Amino acid sequence: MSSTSFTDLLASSGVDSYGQDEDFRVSGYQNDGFYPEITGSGLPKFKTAQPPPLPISQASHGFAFSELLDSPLFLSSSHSLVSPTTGAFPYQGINGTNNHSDFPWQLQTQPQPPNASSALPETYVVQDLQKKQEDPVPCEFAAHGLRSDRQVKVPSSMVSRNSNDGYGWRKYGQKQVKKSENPRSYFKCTYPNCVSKKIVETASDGQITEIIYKGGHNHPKPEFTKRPSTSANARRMVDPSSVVSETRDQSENSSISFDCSDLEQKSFKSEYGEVEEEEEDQPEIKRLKREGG
DNA sequence: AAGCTTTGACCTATA
DNA sequence: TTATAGGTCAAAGCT
Repeated sequence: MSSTSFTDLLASSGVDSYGQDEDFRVSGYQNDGFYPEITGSGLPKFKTAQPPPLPISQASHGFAFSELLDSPLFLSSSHSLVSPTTGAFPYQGINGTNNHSDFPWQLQTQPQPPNASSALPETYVVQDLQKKQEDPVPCEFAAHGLRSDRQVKVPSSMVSRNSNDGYGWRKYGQKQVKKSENPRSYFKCTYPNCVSKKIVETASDGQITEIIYKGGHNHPKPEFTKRPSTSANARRMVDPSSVVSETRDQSENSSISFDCSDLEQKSFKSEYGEVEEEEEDQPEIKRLKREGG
């Protein structure tokens, strides 16, 4: 394993950019191993679970966290060339094969009818192997760049509100489905003429248990997501409080996991271009950043 | 006032 | 044909 960055690996897959109808599913982090607790503040507090053996973790020395965060797997990219919502998830391996065994998720391309055209939705299922892991993971392992829990477990407020994947999402429905005990929330991309949708399944405690992306965006990721028009919306769209709270929670649990939150903050800031004013309200972030860097 | 979430009803696909 | 489940619509209320 070289020191190839995760993003490089992803980008090397050579998949197309936006414009393809695809379904992309991120599932996992349910009852087993990794399941967030609700803190006293009502915000999720993440437990860690032992990730599967990850050869890619060897690359942690040359691993760029920012690149990792920019990877689509983090769902929080602002610069990534690929994104689950662009339908460009690099499920192919470096050699063009499905080497997703190297990744902390199992990717399954749901069978399509032989006559299915490229315009038909294709569903990618990404399952977090942590579901199969029950032993806790040392935080330092996670801090080595493959915090798959972090990757998929974007703060629920970010995911369910605006997804923090660079696109604007509007919730248009919620349904309690039989095959899952958790309700599903249905989101549409707010970009004009974009038919991209995503389904977010949340547990009763508000934790996201599954994200399904349906359809690709027919537009590039906006340089700046539509800025909230009201302060109330600003709080909802950006909602740094949840991030910060989570940061605090993690910093309480582990000084290493804090790094992840810090990067998440950075990524989050770049996502929205600027959140200084929010940061003003969260001196904790600055303090932690100074300590961390 | 605009845009969002909520939520029950409705539509559609499937067995 | 009917029942069921999943997905979407749209009115109402909220921020």
